[in-house]
Formats: sequence, C-alpha cells, structure tokens
Amino acid sequence: MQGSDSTTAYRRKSVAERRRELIDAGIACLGEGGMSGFTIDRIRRRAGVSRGLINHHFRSKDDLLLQIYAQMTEHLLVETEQGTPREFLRAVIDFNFDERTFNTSNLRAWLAVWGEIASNRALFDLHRRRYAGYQSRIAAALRAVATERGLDVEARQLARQLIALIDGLWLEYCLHAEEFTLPMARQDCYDLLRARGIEL
Amino acid sequence: MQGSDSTTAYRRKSVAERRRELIDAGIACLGEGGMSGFTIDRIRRRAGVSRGLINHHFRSKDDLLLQIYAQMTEHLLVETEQGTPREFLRAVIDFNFDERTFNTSNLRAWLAVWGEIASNRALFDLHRRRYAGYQSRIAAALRAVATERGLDVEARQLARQLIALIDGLWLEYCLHAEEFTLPMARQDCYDLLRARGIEL
DNA sequence: ATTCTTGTTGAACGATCGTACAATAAGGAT
DNA sequence: ATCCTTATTGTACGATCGTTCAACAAGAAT
Repeated sequence: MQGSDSTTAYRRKSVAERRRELIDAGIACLGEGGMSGFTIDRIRRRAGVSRGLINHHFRSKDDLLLQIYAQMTEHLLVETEQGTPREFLRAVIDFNFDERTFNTSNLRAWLAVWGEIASNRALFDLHRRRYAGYQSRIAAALRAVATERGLDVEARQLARQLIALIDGLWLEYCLHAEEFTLPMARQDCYDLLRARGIEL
Repeated sequence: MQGSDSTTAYRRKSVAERRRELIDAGIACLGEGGMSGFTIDRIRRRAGVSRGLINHHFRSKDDLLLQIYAQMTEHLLVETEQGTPREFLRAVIDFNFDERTFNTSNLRAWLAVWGEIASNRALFDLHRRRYAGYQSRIAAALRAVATERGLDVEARQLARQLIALIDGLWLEYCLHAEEFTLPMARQDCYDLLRARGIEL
C-alpha cells in the first residue's frame, strides 16, 4: 500500500504469510461483527488488500471460514500436547483461559463459527473430527488421574461437564465481560473437578 | 393461499396472530440456517406470506430479530415464576432441559442470536436487562437454599457457574445431539449443585 | 538488462439482500 | 348492498453480496 518505496504499488508476500494474514483478518471480522460482519469486502479492507485476492488464496468464502476454524482449533490442540494426564488437564484449562485465547474478540469469533457449524456441512465434519479427539483425550486424562487416586468416576460424563463449563464460561464472558475476571473463570473449572475429588 | 374458499386469495389474521407466526417462522429459519439463513425471503416463504408483510408488521429486520429474542426470553422468565427458592431452581433447570426448549432447532436459534448480541446495540441492551434479572434471581435462590442448610456459599459465583454449565450443555447438545440425552444434561446441573452441598 | 512466474489488482457480473410503496382485496361495520 | 379500514400483495429500487477474469507488476532468475 504505502510502503517506504513509493515506486512500488504493493508488496508481494509468500503464500503462507498472505494466507495467514487473510485468516487473521477474517477472525478479526468475525469477532467484530459476527457472521454478518464476515464479508469479503470487510475482510479484504482489514487485510489492506484488493477484493480479488481472497479468491486467489481460497477457493471460496466458505473455504476461508473452514481454514479459519482449522487454525483456531490448531492452537488449542498444539498447545496442550504435553506430559502427564494432570499436566494435560491443567494445560487445557489454562490455555482456554489464557489472555491470548480468552478475549472478547476471539470469543465472539468462536461464537459466530459455532452458530454456523450446524448448517455448514464441511465445517460440521471438521468440527466433529477435532472435537471427538478433544473430548476423548480429556476423558482419558480424567480417568487416569481418578484411578491414580482410587476414585471411581464417569470419565466421559465428567469430561462433557468440564467442556460444557468451559464453553459456557466463554459464552458468559463473551456477553458480560465486565463482571468477570480471567482467574475467576479458571478457578471455576478447577472447582468443578475438585468437587468431584480430582485435584490438579 | 389455498384456503377452502377458492374465491379468496388470502386470509386476514389479527395483528397479534400474524406477528406471532412471523416470529415463529424467523426462529425456525435461525434454527435451520443460522444467521445466514435469517433472511426476509426465507422467513416470508416459511410463513407462507408475501415479501412486504414483514415490513408491515415490523419496522425492520433488526426489529424482528429483537422481537424474536424478546419472545424467546419471555418463555424462560414466565415459566419459572413460582414459589420457594428450591422450586424456582428446579423450575429453571427443568425448563432449560425440557423437550420444548431443549431441541436442536431451538438451540441453534439461540446460538445464532448469541452470535449477534455483541454487535447489535439494541439486542445487546435487551439482553443485558433480561440477563441481569435472571442471574440475580438464581443467586438469591441459591443463597436462600444454602443458608437454610447452614452452608456458606459464594452465591453469585455459583449462579454464574450454573448458568455457564447450562449454556455450555446447550451448546454441546446443539453440536453433538446424538451422544447426549436430555435427562443426562439435567442431571449434570443437579450434580453441580449437589457437589457444592445444595440438594434440590 | 531481460525474461518469466505468479502474487495482486480492480472492474464487471448476476444474484440476492432489505426496504419502500402503490395497488389490491378481505372482512367487519353500516 | 355499500363503504371503510387495513392486512396483504407484488413490483421496483439501490446497495451489497461472492465470484470471475483479463490486465498488471513485483521480484527472483537469468
């Protein structure tokens, strides 16, 4: 755009870098205006790029949305890949309530995507694949920690409750950020498990 | 349309009845296609009505969305207006997981609306008003039941957790209806309170 | 310097969006 | 029967949507 060299009209970037920028711009638009704000024109403006470039890097707008979801879940999966079951559970909770993840813009983006999953086949399928692994890994970790302490828990049920609480807290925060702090939300999750005898 | 009397092209209805029909059609569209499916043309087709009628009964599409939210929350407030704190809490949980409320179409409609609240001023304001009363009533009921048993609970925090769990379970069910039963979800809520010493 | 690849642009397209409005007719009042 | 109100229709409009595509130029390769 207005680069330091006034003789060049624009700057070329690598495919990976540009795609990443467009994905980030898309997430920002989702966070700012929900699904109604997820528009080729708004995305391209936020990315500081021309109208046609999005369709050059992505097959369609739906494809961009799919890549956005892929990146959002990628973060969650990658950053919780670690050691013992107890460490894993802590990582899941802490990551979900880390400032980088737990901010209104990002949460609104998630909310907007959730609203589309049910009526977008490709998105739905990807979500199913990602989510199944997520839940079963949490259930397995809960089971491991519980048996280690000689507790008898319904691991799948508890995993479901934990995930539901996390998502619900996200939702609450998304709509009522002011009466809410990040450590409070995190503590709510630890409390849920402690009340079942699982201390992290 | 194709009424029994073939000489009449359409049937007039009372303002209240027609508005209700349009609101219901709008909810159905939200549940079916998310915010992207919330379209004047789709709504009017589902309601079996002409294009112009929606703007006759509602100032704008945003106004219709506002009325839709008003009706959805109305149900929740009305059906939980009853007696003792314990009865009230049971009513809240039971209503949230009643078949009439807890079905994928309705939940998807909620999800779609939630996604818009943050970026729609009028919707946001209405939501705030409705939600504040909802949360404080739950907190008060929890406090009453707890002190009745000599327990010391952080009522507002627990209310927040309960609401988050309810919303989270809605969300889970919305996206994974098959590995989920209604009584299971309801039980999850009772479990949360029981784990804190509050037996309903 | 020149060539070549391809990231990037911007105009143009048809479709669909929400809204406005004049014309119509249903159905109660008289 | 006739009038009157207004619920209802259907067309039209401008704006914006997602997508296509020929032309352009950035920048590495030569």
